Amino acid sequence: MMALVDCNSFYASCEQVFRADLQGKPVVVLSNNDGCIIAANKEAKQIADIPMFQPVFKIKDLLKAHQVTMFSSNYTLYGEMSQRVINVLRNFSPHLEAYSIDESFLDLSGLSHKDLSAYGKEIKEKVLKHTGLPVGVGIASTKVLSKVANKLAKKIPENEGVFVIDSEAKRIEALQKTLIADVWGIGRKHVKRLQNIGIYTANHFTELPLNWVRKNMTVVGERMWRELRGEKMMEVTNHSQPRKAVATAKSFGKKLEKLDIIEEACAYYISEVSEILRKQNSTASYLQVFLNTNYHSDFDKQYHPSITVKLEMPTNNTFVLIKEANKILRKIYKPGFRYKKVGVCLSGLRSENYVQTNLFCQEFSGKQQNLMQMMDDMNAKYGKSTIFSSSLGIRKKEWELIKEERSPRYTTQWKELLKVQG
DNA sequence: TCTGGGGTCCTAGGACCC
DNA sequence: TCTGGGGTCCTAGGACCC
Repeated sequence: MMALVDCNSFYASCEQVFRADLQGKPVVVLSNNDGCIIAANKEAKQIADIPMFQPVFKIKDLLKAHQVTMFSSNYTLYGEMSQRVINVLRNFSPHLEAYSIDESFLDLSGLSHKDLSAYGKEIKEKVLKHTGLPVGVGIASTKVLSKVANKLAKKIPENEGVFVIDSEAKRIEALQKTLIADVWGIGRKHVKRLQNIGIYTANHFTELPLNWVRKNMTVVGERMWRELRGEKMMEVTNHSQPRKAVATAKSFGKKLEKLDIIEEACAYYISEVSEILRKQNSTASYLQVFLNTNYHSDFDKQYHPSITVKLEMPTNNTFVLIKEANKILRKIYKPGFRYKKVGVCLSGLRSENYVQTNLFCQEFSGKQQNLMQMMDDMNAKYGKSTIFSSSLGIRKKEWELIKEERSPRYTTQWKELLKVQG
């Protein structure tokens, strides 16, 4: 058996932990640039018409009328709270897979003598006590079934946040209560295809012939199908694998037309992603740079160019990558458009230790390596962007994100600690 | 005026190799 | 009338996830 532990409206809950005054009140968290809603707590969801990804400007009046508290996203805080949850969960199973920022799978094999429902409750209570965050616990024999159990744990109030699928009868009953759209791994397109042939619940889906599933939904669909029927296809994996690609692409705080400002944003993103690469001791073989105008605008001319290049030598050197990115940018940039976003993506990642260099290669000379190391050390010690490439520029960052309602970074900055009045 | 960001896996088809 | 067989690697696009 395994458990899926999932934090309830994670980002919104994180904000509430530090704001006792917001208990029981509606809270939402906004995306970058305060563009749309990406998390809403229970109270906010109860207010009609607050679907996720709704642009905030369209429902500003509604939010105001219901006195919904809005927060810009504060990923530093959420990342650290996530670690705290994981630390608590490790006490319940040594074999844990941190699946996402707010979800973990726990391998419970070897605990068959335990009352798993009681164990689930214990997990829930410990996490709440130690972090202040509410979670739901789903327990079953496969990953997909524990996802189903987790949904039911939260959806049906009598379950009080914990649900166990431990018999064939319970499995069938759970699947009958689960809409096909709510099954993990079955997205919008497949839901439509399935509804077209009269399949509406997870249970219906498991009754389809395997060859239909295989043909229309590839092996991915087949895995879901088998897992829903109780056949284990996916293991709980302990070790976190290194990433295969690192990308960043954020919308500018305002539309930009000039190349030099876009170049500075691009150089900034490159320094971010190459630092991530160095942290996991990887180098990139490919670099992609793309530009976007505003997709949503009927008024603006649209242009979404992109170029991917294979680098002469796999590298994680910020300066080399900025130079290459600028070359691409100058190729794809055309004046006369109002650009909304520049993005970079490093892929073809491989370990630093296996890079095949050539005679003319400078980047892996000790000098360059030491320079990168020094930069990373200083920025870690004295704060982000203490030293940086001059390509980033030193003027005001016109492209910077808008974050008007960001909460303090309570847990990672001395200056922003929670104040308690006695 | 204002609409997010960062990933994974799978498949088909083309290029290329012997 | 007749034109091989068996591979690998790469890329773009689709589908999905949080």
